[in-house]
Amino acid sequence: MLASRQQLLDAAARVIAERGPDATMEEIAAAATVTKPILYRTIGDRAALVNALSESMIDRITTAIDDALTGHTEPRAQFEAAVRGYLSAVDADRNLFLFLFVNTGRQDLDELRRLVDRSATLMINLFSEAPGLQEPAMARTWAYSILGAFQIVTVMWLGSDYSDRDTVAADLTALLWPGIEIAGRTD
Amino acid sequence: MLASRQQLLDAAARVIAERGPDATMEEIAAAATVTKPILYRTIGDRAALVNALSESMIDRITTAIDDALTGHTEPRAQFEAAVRGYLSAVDADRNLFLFLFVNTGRQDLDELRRLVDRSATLMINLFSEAPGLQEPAMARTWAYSILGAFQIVTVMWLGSDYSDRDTVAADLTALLWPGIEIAGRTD
DNA sequence: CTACAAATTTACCAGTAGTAATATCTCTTC
DNA sequence: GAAGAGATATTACTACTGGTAAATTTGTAG
Repeated sequence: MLASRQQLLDAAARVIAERGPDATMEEIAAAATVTKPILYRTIGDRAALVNALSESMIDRITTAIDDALTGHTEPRAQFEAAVRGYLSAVDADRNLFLFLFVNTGRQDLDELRRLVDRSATLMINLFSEAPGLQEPAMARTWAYSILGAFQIVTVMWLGSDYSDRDTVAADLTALLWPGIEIAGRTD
Repeated sequence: MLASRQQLLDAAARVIAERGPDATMEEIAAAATVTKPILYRTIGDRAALVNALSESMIDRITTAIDDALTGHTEPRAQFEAAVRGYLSAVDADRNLFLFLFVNTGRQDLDELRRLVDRSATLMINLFSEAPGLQEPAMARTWAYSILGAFQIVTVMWLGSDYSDRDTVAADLTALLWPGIEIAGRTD
């Protein structure tokens, strides 16, 4: 088979979307009509697969957030729209999100920390304008916090839909925005 | 061997503390000088072990938070002290915390959600006095957020000690407290 | 002492990540 | 067109772990 890297990743995303977040490497290879050693040679091990799929998920989330930001001017509305954008992006690929969640937890902790740090760096860039966030350590803690909050809320929300998406976004904003807003003041 | 339930749990905690968060069921059984079937008969499967160990960890954290709360009167200082208490409790059992973190991620999602909901319920009770939190859905989202934030921050902090404990507590408070404080206003 | 019941250990199964060894195909060279 | 070298794919395997069935020991009653 052809088996370009991108085709394998597409097949992986497809089988995860269809069969759920418990897909095995064998199933993913089969979905691409390819055998396991080819998958391993082309993509790498499971951690590498998770990394690659995370990348595309992060891209989609980033795009969704950017779109949300451009639609509003008032900062708090921007933030809330960004949260909605995040939830929409995740909602569009529920199983992929859950696959990444489950599997980052499965691999060893250092790999997980690298992944978190990659996302955290993106977020730190996002709010690098806030004067109160010039302490790098504080920016890190805030980025980790927001990532963790989003992650767990999303997992629980996907599990039971206990609240509609806009409400979840509003509630997250109500918790997080005041702290961020204070840090952004120029005084 | 004697193999009371509590002895098995103690042995598990011991071997996890010593050997790290990657302990297998076999190792845990061996540490209690017991064979696997006995471990399974007495404790249950891995999920049950995680539940049991979580319970004791949650107890210790709750105690640490309560202690912290009684030492302060001003609400924000209470909150920050509670965060410090949480971090202290986790820090005292780093490997156990990481074991629980890794293994809740490993088991199936519904089990994880039950565990999160147990902790969330505790937290919802904690801030049930806030007038702005009478919306149950909002309280849930906030509890999930705070749990997620604490969890990821702690994992990252244990990994690299990028900031000292009091600073992490202060930074978490700076992010989360303003939102909570606003919800607590009686107006 | 014998037969039976309860508890324990050994030995095993199932599933999955990852890889070594084997087979196949293709392309070059005579 | 045939033969062989090198690349490429497939099969078959190992290692490890969670979990359990079957075998074995130990204790107890008649």
